[in-house]
Amino acid sequence: MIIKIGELAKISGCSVQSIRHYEKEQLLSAKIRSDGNFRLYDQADIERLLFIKHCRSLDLSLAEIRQLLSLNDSPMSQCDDVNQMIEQHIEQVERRIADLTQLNKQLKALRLSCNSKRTVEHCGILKQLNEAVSQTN
Amino acid sequence: MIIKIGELAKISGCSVQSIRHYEKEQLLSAKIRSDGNFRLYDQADIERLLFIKHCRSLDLSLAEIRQLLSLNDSPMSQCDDVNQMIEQHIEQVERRIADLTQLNKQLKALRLSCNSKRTVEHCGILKQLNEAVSQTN
DNA sequence: TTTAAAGTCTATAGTAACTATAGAGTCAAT
DNA sequence: ATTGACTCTATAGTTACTATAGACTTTAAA
Repeated sequence: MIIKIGELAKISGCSVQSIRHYEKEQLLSAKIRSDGNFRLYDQADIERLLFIKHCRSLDLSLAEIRQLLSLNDSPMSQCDDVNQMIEQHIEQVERRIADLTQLNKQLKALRLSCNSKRTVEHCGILKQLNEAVSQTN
Repeated sequence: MIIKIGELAKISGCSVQSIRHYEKEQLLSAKIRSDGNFRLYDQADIERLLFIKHCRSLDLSLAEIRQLLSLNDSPMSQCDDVNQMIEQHIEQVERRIADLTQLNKQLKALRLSCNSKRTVEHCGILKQLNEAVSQTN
């Protein structure tokens, strides 16, 4: 079964442009073109794209995915590299969660400081933001 | 006290380039320039920049900060707008936290699927990623 | 068979919030 | 007068796309 880019987009749930983008980033290439220069894809391409999509849903960067794909393509390499990448990625995600949790606390405290019906002149939120400034200064 | 951009950068902890960037984005402007066209800042500018920095540390976008600054500059406006923005921002942050938490779970499950000393051929991580693909397909 | 619509092509610009660089000018001290 | 540190503007790069323009191809209907 050979399909064009629009069909691949439908099957995979990726946009046409992002498929082209992945090609530019060397993650996926249409090995053949039609007479009119249209990209043509086969089953293996579909699977490769779905792999990419799955990795993206895990927030792996295109660079990381490129690395995984190339490891995947050379079965004799050690998988320590894969492990390490995933480890690092987990750490990164956990750091981000911690940051955002902290942030969330601050935002909620801030929200409590203003009850809506005032003019900005007396807005607790802006007051707090300004006071934090004076402190820092 | 009148200072140049390098001094402002030091005081505020922002980089020189990002101060210029904030100017381009209309958050902060040097109202006067030296004879040689150097930006000159005063105390009010320092405070405004610290306000910006504090908002950035809460992950508010430059557009949001611009809005806050303009509200701050017109004290008679209602502060409902401020409240709403903060509310929305909180929701956004919480959504992001939920997403990342979910993601973290998946990554950890993935990590468990490979114990290091194999070749990629048998790497559980890659296997899982590939299987997920076949399922989706 | 012509034609119109839908799909595809490449190349380029825009998104967010900066960072980094180049090349030129300014300032302060020696 | 000159050196070094600082500043200026303008531009490109970062990430993973999205959106657009202008041209070409394919498919289906008239």
